Amino acid sequence: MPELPEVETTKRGILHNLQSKTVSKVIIRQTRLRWPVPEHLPETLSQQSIKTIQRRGKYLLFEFPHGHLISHLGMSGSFRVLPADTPIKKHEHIDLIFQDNLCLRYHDPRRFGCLLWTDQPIEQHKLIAVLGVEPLEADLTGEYLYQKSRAKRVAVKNFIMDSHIVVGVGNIYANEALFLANIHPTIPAQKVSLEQYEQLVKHIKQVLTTAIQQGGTTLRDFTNTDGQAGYFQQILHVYGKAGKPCSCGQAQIEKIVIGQRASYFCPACQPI
DNA sequence: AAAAGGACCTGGTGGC
DNA sequence: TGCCACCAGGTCCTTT
Repeated sequence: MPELPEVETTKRGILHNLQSKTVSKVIIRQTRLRWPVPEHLPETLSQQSIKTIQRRGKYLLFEFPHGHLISHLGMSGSFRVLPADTPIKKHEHIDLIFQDNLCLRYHDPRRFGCLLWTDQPIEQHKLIAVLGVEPLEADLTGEYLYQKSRAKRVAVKNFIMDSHIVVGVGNIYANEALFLANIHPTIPAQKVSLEQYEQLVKHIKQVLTTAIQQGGTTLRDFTNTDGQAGYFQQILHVYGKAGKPCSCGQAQIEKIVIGQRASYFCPACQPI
């Protein structure tokens, strides 16, 4: 489920509850996530405390004194902070247990997520070093996307979802931002104009910012909800709305598949 | 070098 | 009710 807003909300929730707390114990019930969970994690993390947590794209980077715990939620991962004696439910694979009877519990039915450890500088890690710009930072501009796309024939939707170009734009928000920028999702990236990329960037930033603000409203419940973020309740214009009338009143939302992902657009608002 | 497709998993839904 | 095909918010890796 997680798109960038949920990852950001998760980061804030964990930090709020666990910053500077010391790990007393780590319990691994399932090592088979996207990559095997390192077996040395209990010894490595024990008696270390969380200095801070950064978000890079959809990765959560827990900084400890001796290195970083790298986590990605994949399609179905979530973290919750719970009392350490809370009974285990299905798919709750990992516990980091802290002082004060607090437990950071990782839940992931599909197991596409990961928990990894590195003691090298985090920006040099294989998964992190290759990432593109942050969507909410100043280095994502229309000009940047325009320059990066000049030799790219892939659909613009795939282009903006490529984490080597820009991180954190998932399927929902790619669809929504393209709609708001009036850009048809299948147009080859190299055919999109500078002006269109400027509009697109404006809407990517806007839609993610709004969603994070909404996700923030669930933050106070971080310890006792099951991680359902508020961002999904926001008003979506096209995502999941195939066959429904567009707000423009001129056409119905269409669904097509691009790069094996469901894509939604309004044929009136987003001309080829 | 770029693009396309496969791979990794489980759970929910809708059709028959 | 049961069975089955299909779909899902991600992204790395291999093949073309």
